[in-house]
Amino acid sequence: MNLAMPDNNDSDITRGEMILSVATLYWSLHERLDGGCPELSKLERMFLVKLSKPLRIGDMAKNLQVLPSTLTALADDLEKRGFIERHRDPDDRRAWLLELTKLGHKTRAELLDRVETAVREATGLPEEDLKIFGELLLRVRNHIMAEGRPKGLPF
Amino acid sequence: MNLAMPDNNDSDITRGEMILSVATLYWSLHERLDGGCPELSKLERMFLVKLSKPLRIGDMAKNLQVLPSTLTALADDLEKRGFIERHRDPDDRRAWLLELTKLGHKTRAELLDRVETAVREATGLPEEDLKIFGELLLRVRNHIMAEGRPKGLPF
DNA sequence: GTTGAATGTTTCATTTTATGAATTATATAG
DNA sequence: CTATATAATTCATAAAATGAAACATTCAAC
Repeated sequence: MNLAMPDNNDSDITRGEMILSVATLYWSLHERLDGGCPELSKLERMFLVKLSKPLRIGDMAKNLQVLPSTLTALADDLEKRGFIERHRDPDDRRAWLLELTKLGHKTRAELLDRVETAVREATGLPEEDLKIFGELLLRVRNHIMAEGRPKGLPF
Repeated sequence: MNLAMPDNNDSDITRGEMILSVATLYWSLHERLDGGCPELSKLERMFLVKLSKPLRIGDMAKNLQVLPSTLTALADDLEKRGFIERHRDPDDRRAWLLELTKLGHKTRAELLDRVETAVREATGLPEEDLKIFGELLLRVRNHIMAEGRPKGLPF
């Protein structure tokens, strides 16, 4: 990958290329998932993927980088449709634990199947490169979550 | 990276990890950019990053994976604020070429500075890994754009 | 034990963002 | 020349998120 380009315009492209690629992949993945489970919104998909074990609304909000109030509405919807249940957190009566129902487990499993396929198809990377890519992404995400929020957000 | 995990729950996490990481990075980048140029929406940022040279609305829509009508409103806004101009494409009088104004060039340059910083800070990857990551992302994006839309979209 | 501050979630008004059908003008194919 | 396709726009509508205020619970300090 040769970055020593004489044309200023091209170096501009290079500089913006990564964020464009991240965005493109993000959109593309969701677009593919839209075809398989259109009844779930983007955030609902991320929610279900993340909910591998019971989680508080506040913690889920941190992971999905939205306000808790956003998740209140989302959880209401998923609860109404039978995918999740709310239980009071025994450690703190202010908090709720969101847990998958049996139907939620089933739906999540199907979603993960679709996610895996979408990732393979969207990236088009062979196994070895996909593995490296996945490792880098995981490091990135751990870095982001460990670092916390960069700016004045309410949590 | 050992994928041979005995616990089904852990393998589920691994399966969803990549899309979660992509989403987290996507959100995180925009959150950082929100701090630096709050007057630009997510899509407007991507628009400006992509507009390294004059581009048709339809082509831009393909790149940003939105409908042309979405970009009509966005271009109206940016034009009104003096960042871009519309010129009829000499090769096809149905089409418009969106071009940066002088102010637009300046704003884009500043944005690219912020983008580069955001990428470095959000990923936390050292230069060498960042380079590999960038290469992989570029391959992914080329694959996505070359493949076209996976499903029945209007273009 | 008490008080004040902090925290977790919800409510609901408001804002933001994108979709999508219909339309008009232009281009293309036969 | 005619029929079909295409590029962009309009505007009503839908979807999605924010954010301030409120309430209950928890925590910290005295």
